[in-house]
Amino acid sequence: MIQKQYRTKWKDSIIEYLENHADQSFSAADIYADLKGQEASINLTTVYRNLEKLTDSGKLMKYKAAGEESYRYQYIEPYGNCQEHIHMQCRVCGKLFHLECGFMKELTGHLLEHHGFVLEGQGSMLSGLCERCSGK
Amino acid sequence: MIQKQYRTKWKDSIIEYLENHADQSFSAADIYADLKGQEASINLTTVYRNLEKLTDSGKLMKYKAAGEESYRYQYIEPYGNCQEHIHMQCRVCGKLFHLECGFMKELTGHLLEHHGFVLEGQGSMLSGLCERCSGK
DNA sequence: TATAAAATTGCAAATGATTTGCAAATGCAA
DNA sequence: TTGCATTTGCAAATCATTTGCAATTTTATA
Repeated sequence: MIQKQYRTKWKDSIIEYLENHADQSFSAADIYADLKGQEASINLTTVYRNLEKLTDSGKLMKYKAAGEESYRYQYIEPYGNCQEHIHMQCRVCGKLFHLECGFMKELTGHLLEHHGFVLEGQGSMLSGLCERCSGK
Repeated sequence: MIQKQYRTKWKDSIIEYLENHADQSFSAADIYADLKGQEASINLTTVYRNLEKLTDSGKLMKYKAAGEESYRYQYIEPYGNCQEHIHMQCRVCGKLFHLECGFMKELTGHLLEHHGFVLEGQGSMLSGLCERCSGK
């Protein structure tokens, strides 16, 4: 069942962080590092618990990048349903991209017809270099 | 530097396991469970250390599946360079498939031209249902 | 405004997979 | 057979994440 939400100082801080990093990906440790500087310091457990709720409510995408041992999160406000497209992640900057274009149909079609594979957006992640990072 | 390799009982057992499961994926715990039944029982640490060496030597692919917290391994003997193609993994049985076909070129081409994204095989993993598991 | 129920927090301890240190055992070339 | 390098076993360490529980805070409502 969906739980009532109380508004708290830390929840506000975290949401503010998300909005300021809407186009980046981050880990629980990143948020913690950013928010613990404040007078009263945030607790890592609190960060995890809030990220979990935000993920459950669909505001965040939580994923594990290739080769990393900790989870990364990214704000998905502008995107509809992350189950219906796959994602690409930059190996260098960690940024997440949503493959929301007509090519998705070609991709799912090819995989199904030639490989009998039913592609699912959830958990599908391509790795590589984004335009910015490959340009350097 | 490359290290000399000594042949041992457990190394042989593990390689035998790989060959008997060449078309499946498995975790360190799977191997451990299978081999600890023997008279003298294998040690989990030994499993990990051998899998690491096999991965380094290119005989195994090591990857973390979407939503799982432990690594999976799969024998890659029959395939050339796993850096040059992406992989698909069945969410149900964990089996790994190599997307080694002409479509790879279309995929990399599309991502580069329309998204400025340089796809890398290493770390790219699509998730979904394989023919066998979706058929059921 | 006071109150009680429900949600949130902090802290320490638990998890679980994987890794590491170190001494003992084993493999192998000479 | 000897000596040295590699492997192994075991216990302890890691590391990110989760959990238990008591204390604190929020919010609806009396």
